[in-house]
Amino acid sequence: MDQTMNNNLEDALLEDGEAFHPGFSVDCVIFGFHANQLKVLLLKMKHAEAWALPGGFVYKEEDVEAAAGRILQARTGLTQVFLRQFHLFGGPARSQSGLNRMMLNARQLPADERHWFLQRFITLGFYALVDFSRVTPRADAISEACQWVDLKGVPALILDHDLILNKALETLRLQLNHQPIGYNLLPEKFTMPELQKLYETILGKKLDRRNFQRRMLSFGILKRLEERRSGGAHKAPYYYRFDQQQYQQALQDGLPGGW
Amino acid sequence: MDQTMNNNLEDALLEDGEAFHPGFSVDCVIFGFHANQLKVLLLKMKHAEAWALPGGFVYKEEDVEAAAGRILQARTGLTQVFLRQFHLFGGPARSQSGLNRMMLNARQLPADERHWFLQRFITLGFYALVDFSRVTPRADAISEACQWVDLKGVPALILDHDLILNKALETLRLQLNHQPIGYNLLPEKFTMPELQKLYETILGKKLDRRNFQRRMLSFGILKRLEERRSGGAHKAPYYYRFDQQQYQQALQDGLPGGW
DNA sequence: ACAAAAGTGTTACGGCTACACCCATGC
DNA sequence: GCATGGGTGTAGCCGTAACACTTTTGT
Repeated sequence: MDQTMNNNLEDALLEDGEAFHPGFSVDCVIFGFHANQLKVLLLKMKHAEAWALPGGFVYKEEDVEAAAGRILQARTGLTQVFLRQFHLFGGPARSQSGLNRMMLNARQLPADERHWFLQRFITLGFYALVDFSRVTPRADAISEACQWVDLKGVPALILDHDLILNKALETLRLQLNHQPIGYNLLPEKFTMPELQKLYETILGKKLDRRNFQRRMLSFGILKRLEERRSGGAHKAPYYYRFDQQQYQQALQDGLPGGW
Repeated sequence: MDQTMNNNLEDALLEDGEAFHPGFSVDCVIFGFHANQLKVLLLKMKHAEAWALPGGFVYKEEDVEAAAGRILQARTGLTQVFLRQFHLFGGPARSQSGLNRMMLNARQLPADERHWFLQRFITLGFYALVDFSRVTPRADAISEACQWVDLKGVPALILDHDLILNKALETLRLQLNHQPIGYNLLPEKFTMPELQKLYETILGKKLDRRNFQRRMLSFGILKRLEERRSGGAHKAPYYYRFDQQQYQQALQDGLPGGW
């Protein structure tokens, strides 16, 4: 899969990008949760100091959502994850000419002004929620590294990727009010304090233990298991698991509140 | 402005569409409110029975939001209105070949399979909220009519425009919980019952008079004027006006509710 | 034993719901 | 004067916020 992408990009750079939908790309903000930190999967660009969101192009006749899924799978190895488009970034200033020209030069390809790769790109932002422990980050052809970065310490990003990232986070925070989220970011089994930490980290504020628990349970999407988690110090918290049936229902109906 | 669009489309059909960002379009769901009905502005296509959402293409170097604004202005004459992108529709099946081929044929233009106008188009959906009374619908070059249609009686639409319309409505309903809306859909001065009717129509359900009023006023974005509206039968309701200052603030902060 | 984490419960406040009553206007 | 629409007020319910106590576990 990764190879496919590599070849296609190399080929495309030469072949005038005929395989792709023109002037259009997809960028993914992939969120993970680990060690009480909300993290994003970033790529370190070759031939540049800047980092970037995982992204790619859309094949002609390929569904846009499918393209995002393909890119996500290429970077994480995961399939079937929570993935939603949230905004299209189409400012005319977001031509990638500077960076992309460098990439062409690095490959000693002709950097004709009218090369498709130097044209203005419109990009659709997706955000994904994944189980950190199941991800094996893999760099793509134009990157020298792919790794998780704590949201608190995001380095300089190319183009408007910082804007995309911020918008994704904002969208995620709003979504918390409408839809249950934790399922996608946590392992199958997790404790209530873990779930709470996740929410606190996303929202950037502390929540009351008991109120949080009561509210969460009131949604009726959690199933408590047998105690366990004996390893930790202090009292052993229960494990919970999302009730798949109820969870899907809640995703559809939304959470209570509002009209 | 309208003429510009006409000419550009005609030119573009001949000139291989070099002026536009390729494979990309914008469609606008323009909502208005009149006679207790929520309405959408639709175009009746020439050479076809189907109706369509107002849409168009994006010039190279033109901001996507600006393009939507330009299209909106061309159809309604309005500028400075509430306009938000809400979803990108990019299924591969949404090639416009059937319809667009017809349009080319009608103009006796060459319908080469690889004509840019016959390629797959990705389209970004916008929804707009406008003051019905200030709109003068104007058809574009490819339409024989442009008019308001009650949401309850929307005719058959081309392509996936019904899907776009539904998604816009769904988005609007969700937005009601986060942001004050009425400002854009009503005249400067309006009565509380009118505002309520608007909400009821959007949501599709009845609301309690007093609770609605109390809640609305609690947002602190309304200013009551002198009584008036003597014309109608029965007791004269007060006029209200949105406090521009507070309204903008509420748009930023969002409405109470949630975490 | 003690500290820290986690389970469970209780109270008070505020917003929302569901009502009732009065006033104004046109027929 | 009666029907209809519109302004204003109030009691109950429920969810949330704020807070205390007990239980477990490792040191």
